[in-house]
Parts: sequence; C-alpha cells; structure tokens
Amino acid sequence: MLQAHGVSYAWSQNSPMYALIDGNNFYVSCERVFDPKLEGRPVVVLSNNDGCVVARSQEVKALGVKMGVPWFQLRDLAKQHGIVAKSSNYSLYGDMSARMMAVLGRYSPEQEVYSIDECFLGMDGVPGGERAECGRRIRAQARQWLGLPVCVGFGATRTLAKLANFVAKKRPAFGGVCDLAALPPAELDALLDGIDVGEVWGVGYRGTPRLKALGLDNVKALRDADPKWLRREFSVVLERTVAELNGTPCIELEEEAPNKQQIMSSRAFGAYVYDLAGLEEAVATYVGRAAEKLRRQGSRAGAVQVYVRTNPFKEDHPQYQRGLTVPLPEPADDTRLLARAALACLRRLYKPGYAYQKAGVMLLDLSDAGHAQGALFATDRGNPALMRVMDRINACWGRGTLRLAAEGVHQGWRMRRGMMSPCYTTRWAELPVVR
DNA sequence: TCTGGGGTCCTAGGACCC
DNA sequence: TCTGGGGTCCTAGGACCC
Repeated sequence: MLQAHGVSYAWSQNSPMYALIDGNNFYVSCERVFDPKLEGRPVVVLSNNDGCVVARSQEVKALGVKMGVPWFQLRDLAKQHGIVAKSSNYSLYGDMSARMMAVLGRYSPEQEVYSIDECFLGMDGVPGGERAECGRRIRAQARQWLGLPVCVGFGATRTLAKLANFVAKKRPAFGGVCDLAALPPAELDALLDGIDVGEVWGVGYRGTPRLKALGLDNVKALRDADPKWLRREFSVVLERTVAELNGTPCIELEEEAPNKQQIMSSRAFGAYVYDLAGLEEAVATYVGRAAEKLRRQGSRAGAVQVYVRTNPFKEDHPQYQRGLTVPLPEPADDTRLLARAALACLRRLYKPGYAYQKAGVMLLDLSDAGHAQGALFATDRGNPALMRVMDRINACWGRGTLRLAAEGVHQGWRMRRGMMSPCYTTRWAELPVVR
C-alpha cells in the first residue's frame, strides 16, 4: 500500500495472500533421501547427545510416540517395531534446507525463510484460480529436484497460511495443498469447526486449556470470539492472532532476517564434568562458536553471560545452577576478549563437588560493529585482522581448525552422536557412492 | 547409563525521578 | 480513618515458536 497526501493507492489488484510451505518430517525426509532403505520404516531423529526425539516419521507417529520423548524410554518399543534412530546431522539438514529454499524461492519475489524446514512466500500476484495448481507444481518440483515431500497452504494472513498448511498435511483429501481463501464460507466454517484450537499458530500448550475452559475449543470459535475481551482475558498477542484468523494481516513478511539481539551457545555434555578445567574448555569452546556468529552478523557484544548447571532430572543428586553476567569495558567481537570475560565469570560461578551436565554462553547488549561507542580510557580492542583470518580458515577447513588453546584438545565432555549418517552433501570424503 | 538448542516478544514489578 | 501522582527504565519471568 502506498501512502501519498493521505490517500491510499493499492498497487496490486489482488488482496494480500501468503503461502506457507514446509517439509514433512523434515529431518527424517533428509535422511531418507540418501538412504532409501529407510523409506516405509519407522524412523526417528534424536537431539544432541542422542537425548530425545526431535523428528518422527509417519510410521513412528502412528505408534503414538510423542515429540521430545527421551530415547532411552523408547528402547523397548524401538526393538519391538524396528524403529531406526539417527543422531541429528545439522550439516546435512542445513544444506538440504538451503537447497529447498532456493527451489521454493523461484515461485515468488518475496520469501521469508521462517525456520530450517519452512518458508512463507508472498502470493499477492497469483490469481485465485491458479493457486492450487501452483501449489501442486511446488510439491512436484520439491519431490523431483530434492527428493523431499512438502505441503503447501495458502491464506490471506500468515496465521491462515499456517493453518492451511496444517490442513494440507493432516487431511489426505486435500492432496498436500490447501487454499483456505478458495473455500466457500460454509465449507470453511465447517472445516475450522473441526480443528482443535491448539493447532493455531501462537496458541501454545498453556493457552489451549484456558481457551477450552472458556468454551473456545475449536478454531472457528476462536476466530469468532470478541477480540477486546480476548485481549483482557489473555494478551495483545492473542488479539492479533484472532485478527489474523479473520483475514487482517498483523504480521508482515520479513524477507531480510534482522540481526540477532542475543547470541547463545550452550550444550549438554556427553559425560558429566566435575572439575573447573573441563568447564573452562567447554565455556571457551562455546564462546568461540558464539563469537563466530557475532562476527558473521557484524555485531559486537557489550556483555557476556555464562551459566552452568547440574542435571535437573537427577533429583536425588545435589543440584546447582547459576548464571552470571559481566559487562565488557567496551563492545567487543574478538574471541580472546570475550573468552577472558567468560572464563572470569565461570571461575566466580564454579563450585566444586557437583556433577555438571551443561554450560552455556550468551552474548548480550549487541551493537553494530561499525557504530561502536568507545570506552573513555584505553582498553584492549582485540585484533580484527586475526579474527578475519581465523574465520576464513575455519570456513574453509572446518570449524575448530584454528581455535583458542583454552578449548582443550581431549574434550572429554564433547557430545555423543553415536548414530550419525555421513555428511553426504557437505564433505567430499562422505559423498554417497552409487554402485 | 540415558531427558536439546536457540531465539523473540510481552508483562509485571521494582527502582528511581520530579 | 485517611500517607500523591505520574512517568521512565530495567530486569526477570512467562509464553511462544521451531
């Protein structure tokens, strides 16, 4: 919409329209592309340290396995049904994601990559009569070019496009493509009446029971509820969601991912760490990761936070958890300066006698590297040239090729990934071989 | 034996100011 | 009896997302 002299000019004859495309069981589908034996079998992908289930194939969902279940609790069921487990391979999924986004991006000049497995496309220019066919072409092309199954949903707002995608995925009659904007009102009402309110984007597991207690148990009921009342009872966030369900866009497409406001790197250990030396190695390593992300987006950090904790699931073990934030004398992006601050933090936090299970580093108070406010008195400003060289070497030869000595060599706390597939698309040595 | 990682936004409440 | 009123800024925590 163009605003001039208080008059609005519509530059497009078409009302706003969005598509949401996402990969079905994305991580599992990526594994299947390179290992067709997994096709038709129950497959799960596990979180770091092979901890819990983060992706499930259709066959696993049918067995009633929920998202986030610890893998060790599934051992019996897995044996019984021959469930195949894979450690998560983010190099593979990240690369497949980039390829998928490139293919999907061909269908619109406006694309917002929303997560590793889904993106929104601006669809204003596509006439209503052609949308469903467009969705079918997208599906066919993702399948043929990438080997990935995707579903496509169309709606007048992002919330409606998400909902349409849900319908495309769950209702076989739609054949993987759903255009909510094309449904006659009576059919739309009937459809929304049959969808649980908890499926709406932005209604979480806390909100769902509260809404149901008030009689709003399906999407139609929520759409037709009084927005002002909802705002009072719940929040402005839910009020916006309801406006979106009614076709009023409240959330714009964000094509350029804005810079992060905080950067975190944290990980549970592969084995408990008891001594300060082990924690120091881990924290130095996490700082290295976070600082790399920081420099990639051209920011500097004004403060560093470090936290450590024991295993909260071991209730009979002594528990300890603490975090500490320290401001830096002036914003920095040099790994060595950040590590110095983080390690000083850690030494204040550390208490002997505990089995530490996780540590994390957060970079806060980020500012643009080009507009840094200098400190009044001279401080160590680090060495930008050295950081550039380090980042380039690591980009070329792999993460950690050049790193701080403080990160250690042995790294006994490194995470476990016992069932990882090869990095088929990102490492020459691991290319798939065709016989 | 064994339970992920990385973000954003909003709100309430406290500290502090005049 | 009765102890102001209004504003800003910061932080912690909750809720949500994938």
